[in-house]
Amino acid sequence: MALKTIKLERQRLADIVYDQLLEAIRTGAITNDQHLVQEKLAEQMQISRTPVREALLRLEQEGILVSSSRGGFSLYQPSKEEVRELYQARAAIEGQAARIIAAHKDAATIKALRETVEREENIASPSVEAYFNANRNIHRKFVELSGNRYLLDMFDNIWNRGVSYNLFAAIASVDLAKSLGDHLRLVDAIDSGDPTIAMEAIVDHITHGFDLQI
Amino acid sequence: MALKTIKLERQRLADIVYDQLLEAIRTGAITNDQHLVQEKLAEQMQISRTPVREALLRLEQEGILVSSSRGGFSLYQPSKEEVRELYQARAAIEGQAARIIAAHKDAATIKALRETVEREENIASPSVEAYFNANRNIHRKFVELSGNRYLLDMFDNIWNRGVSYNLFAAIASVDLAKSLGDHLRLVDAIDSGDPTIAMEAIVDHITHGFDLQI
DNA sequence: TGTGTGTATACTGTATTCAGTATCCACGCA
DNA sequence: TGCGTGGATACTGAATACAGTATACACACA
Repeated sequence: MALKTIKLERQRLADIVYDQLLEAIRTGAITNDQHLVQEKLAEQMQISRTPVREALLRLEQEGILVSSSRGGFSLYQPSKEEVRELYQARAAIEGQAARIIAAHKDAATIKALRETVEREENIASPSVEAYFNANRNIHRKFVELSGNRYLLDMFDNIWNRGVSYNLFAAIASVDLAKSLGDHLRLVDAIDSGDPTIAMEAIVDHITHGFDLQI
Repeated sequence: MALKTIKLERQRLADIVYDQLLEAIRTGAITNDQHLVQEKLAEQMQISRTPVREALLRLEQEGILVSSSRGGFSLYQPSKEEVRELYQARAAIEGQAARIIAAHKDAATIKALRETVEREENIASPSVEAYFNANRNIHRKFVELSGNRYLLDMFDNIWNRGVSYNLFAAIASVDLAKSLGDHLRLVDAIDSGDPTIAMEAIVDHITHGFDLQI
């Protein structure tokens, strides 16, 4: 009589809507010239306005959408100055993550990091999308392995703000082989065990990414 | 015919509810043994459940409340490990803010900082509440003067998570005169113009705060 | 007396309805 | 033709109604 517990999850519609919208923004299904209206979205998804509204407000609160004065929401377009600040914020988060990992000096963590970089950089078909994801996964792994849930939260938050632009990809001018080298060098810097060296390395890397962006 | 524009503000009830709840948590009107129910709150405030619900969900998303399995929300109580991570996250944010200000080397900024410290530390009646606010204002000013809105956002977010505990106050063991010296020394470190020195100083200060907390 | 079942209670999430405001456009009038 | 006024339209925010689920509790029965 070994019945499995029914994993009900009790998932809210609002969460599903939220995920779908974020995904649509990421894939470019929602572009910055269209504006999102609660009623229309609700009709498309065949649900009521309530959960749609909740998801939209959450996206607004996170700085991904803005409510236009004449009604409806549209993608927020950060100014160049704001992009700079986002990079600075990333440097704060990822720099601290690097410090933590370096100070921790745990061989398994370093190994996991190195493997992630090698796996993600080994892209079969180097599309823009693929590169974007790989870059994100690598950087996210750094923060994840710091073991600090708040840093990870903030990382996701920052990254999402740029999701509609593939902001942090620096696609145009990137050289995959060089990128691989860069990321592996970051791992080496962390592996040195010196928190300051680790931090400086990752901060430089991010700053360099910003320069490419501009 | 100089009529003033009617500042409509178009403020949403949900925002008002959010602020009120946060304030109630801060002042201790809401304690961690009671659980908040949408309907009850709505009745107390003489409004419908909709905006109350919205505010509660937002507080949940920000990690201030948790929804209990048997219904209702209650204050989230971070574990000791989580408090440690919160301090680490603060170090990331404020450390970066210090780097930025130090690198900027702007006399007016330094002056504003020093004035804030002196004003806030000059507490007339040194109550716990007063000390808590002063400490928060000082630290927030550091981040604010970095000019990075995302760092400031994240600072507020972190701080709010501890609001129900006056988490970052380290009240019991604090010596006001010493605290003043500490904060002024931070300003000096920033004033040195060396980003690394500035950062180290503030990171140490926060780490020390955590040690007192424990 | 202990165990299981039915029912009340306490909540939530979602749908629907209502009321208001900003924007746009057409039409009347100087 | 230009300007102001009066709807119509397009939205939102808030209130209410509805349906479902988890917990608590009382009561029947072995």
